[in-house]
Amino acid sequence: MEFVNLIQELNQGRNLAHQLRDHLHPSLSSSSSSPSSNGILLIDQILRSYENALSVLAGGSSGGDEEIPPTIAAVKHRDVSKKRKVMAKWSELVKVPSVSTIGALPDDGFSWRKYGQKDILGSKFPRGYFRCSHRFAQGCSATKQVQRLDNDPSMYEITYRGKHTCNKPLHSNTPKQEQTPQLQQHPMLMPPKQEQEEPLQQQDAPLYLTVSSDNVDDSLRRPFCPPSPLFRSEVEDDQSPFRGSELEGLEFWCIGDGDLVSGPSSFTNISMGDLEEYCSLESFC
DNA sequence: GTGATTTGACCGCT
DNA sequence: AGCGGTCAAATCAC
Repeated sequence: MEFVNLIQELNQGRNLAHQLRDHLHPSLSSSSSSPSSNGILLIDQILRSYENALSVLAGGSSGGDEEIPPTIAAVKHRDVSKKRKVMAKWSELVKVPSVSTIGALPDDGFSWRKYGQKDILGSKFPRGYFRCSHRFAQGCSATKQVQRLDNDPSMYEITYRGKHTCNKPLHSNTPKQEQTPQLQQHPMLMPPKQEQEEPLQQQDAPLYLTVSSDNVDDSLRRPFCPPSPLFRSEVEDDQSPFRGSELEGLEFWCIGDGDLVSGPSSFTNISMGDLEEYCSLESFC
């Protein structure tokens, strides 16, 4: 049963989070709140979310329902609902490498046309809606949504839906103006007024992506997934403590119920070996 | 002139 | 009823 598997996955995730915390700070108790233990606090939040999720799935209305993140309940509801199948969907996180490129996003190889923009409740930045430029010419139904992140304006969540059926993907040597002009200086991608003066991340960090999927087969996956599978969650929730939280420089991202998530290709405080030891693809996916 | 973007309105889902 | 997603007319850029 899927339900049993879900509980097993959550239990495994909880156990792995425990292991990760012990690995980072073996002597640190969960009640400690030293300024340097931010990562531990985040792990504690992760653990709390696992506990909440498990309590929900166990059918427990016993105490603490009000603490359950709403979207976890939503996910549960989604699982049992007779909701129609949605289009294949998966997400990426794109980090803008430097200040000079704020407002521009890397070419993803396809030509997109913007067809809408919406202010999203709870988000400082509007969400842009794009569809394949060849939608009408070739009936390509691929769309994507671009959402700038509240907690890290240098990053964007790009959600892709549908598979490209067009045969005209653009190549990287195509002039950018022809590729995604809407992303060059799109107002949505610029800092909001109140943040114009804020220093943005200066490092020319390698662009890194987080990929997750929903009803997506391997043929839909992007070809440039970084080789560092890290983490995954069933939760799709802006309020989730997982989302965008940092663990000693590592960003955890949980979008959709995908089974492939990638993280930064390099870390300063945690080696990939350490992470993969605890967060192997097989463990989380 | 053509194609892309903007933006208010509309629609469907929860 | 509120929200997210899409439509389409107006506007803009080349």
